Amino acid sequence: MASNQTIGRLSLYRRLLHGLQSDGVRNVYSHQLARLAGATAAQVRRDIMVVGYSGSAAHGYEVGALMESIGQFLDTAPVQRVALVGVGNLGRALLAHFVGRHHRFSIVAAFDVDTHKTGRVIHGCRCHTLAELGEVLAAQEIRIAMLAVPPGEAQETANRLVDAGVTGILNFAPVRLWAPRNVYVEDMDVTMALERVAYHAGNHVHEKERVT
Amino acid sequence: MASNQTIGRLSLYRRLLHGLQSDGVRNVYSHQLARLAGATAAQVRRDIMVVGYSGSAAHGYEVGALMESIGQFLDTAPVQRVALVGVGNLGRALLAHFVGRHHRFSIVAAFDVDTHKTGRVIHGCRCHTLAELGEVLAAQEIRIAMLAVPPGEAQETANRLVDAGVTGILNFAPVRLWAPRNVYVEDMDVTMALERVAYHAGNHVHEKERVT
DNA sequence: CATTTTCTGTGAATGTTTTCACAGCGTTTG
DNA sequence: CAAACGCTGTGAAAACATTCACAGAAAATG
Repeated sequence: MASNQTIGRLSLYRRLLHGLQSDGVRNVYSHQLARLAGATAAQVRRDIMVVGYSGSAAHGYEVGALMESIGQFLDTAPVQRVALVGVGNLGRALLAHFVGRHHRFSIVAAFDVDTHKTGRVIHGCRCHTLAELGEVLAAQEIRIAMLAVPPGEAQETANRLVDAGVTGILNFAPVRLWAPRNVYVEDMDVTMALERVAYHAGNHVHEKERVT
Repeated sequence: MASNQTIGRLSLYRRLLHGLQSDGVRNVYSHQLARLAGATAAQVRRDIMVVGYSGSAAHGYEVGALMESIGQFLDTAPVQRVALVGVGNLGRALLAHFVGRHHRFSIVAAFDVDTHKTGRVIHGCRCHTLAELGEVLAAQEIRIAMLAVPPGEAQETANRLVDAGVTGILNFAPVRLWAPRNVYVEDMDVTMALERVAYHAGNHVHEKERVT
């Protein structure tokens, strides 16, 4: 019923709403949200339809209530515990990025093969050996992992994550992973993104970029 | 003519083909490429259609020639010079990631506001002040930038990049950027990606994940 | 209190992307 | 050499996503 892109936008709306709330805004119209999200008003309304929330024609959407509804629809816990595998350059950047800054996601365990790293606490997060993976993930009931290992080890590591009960993987390795049906894999491939940027940056015409 | 996602997949194919070539593979069928790319054979054939290359029914696609054709279609220079703005945790990770590893993209200039960083060479890349942005970008004919600054400064920095002649931005800040029509912006938003993963990782049914 | 305005929610239209399904053709096989 | 096979290229269908356009309703206006 809810498309993948709708999911993405809903979480974006939630973040924007959070910001609005901090600014003391209590109500918001679809076109305002649309402007913030880089979408159209119609799309915002459609997206909000799927979560089942209704605004009022007079005052638009109530910020707090809408946030609540979206949260309920996405039905993820208020705080998600996430594991990080691979504490290289990227892994450390991710750790630093998520420490403190994020209320929704918390990296609660890190893993690496490098024995210089294992056993230590990096950016406030304990780094374990891969052997402890199953144990730690089970103990902390972690179901989401970020995978930031070298390409060659990505598939093998993903398998171990799946065995350890992970059902969602955010994969940073520039490799396509195989995983069973019930495990969701999303790729964040910087190179692929750069390729797209490079393509569009070359003198092609863009009909439908950001609104003027 | 070519959709955004086709562009993405084409660059993925090219990368995969590069790997195959290194392994001494000379010919490849659409279903093999599909398996590697996590797509369907029909999709691979459609994508290849748009670049104008034709394989043979008997031996599939010629690896080298197909790579060549895709490259010609994407019509980007063999090596792309890229600027990095924001040398924080993420920025340094990106620098480290692209140093040496990538043949296609090369970060040739970095920029930051922190005077502890400016003037120094980090991961083999000179770090300039933002004031030098226009000058350096013009001198090196850089048209692509990665934006890894804090959310609050993202829009302002993007504006300066646009003024400096950049036509493609890969934005890592969790903020929607406004840019003129002729500038392409692609967002890499880790939080949004994580939200999607979290949603799907929760007990929802996936009809169409990776093939078994 | 009638009119105008401005918003939501949504059916229908439109646009885009993926998949199906098969003709056509070299290659292999009997 | 004829039949069978397995592949590509592609028109057509299906699936999916976005936008249009308008009814209905609450507030503002005169």
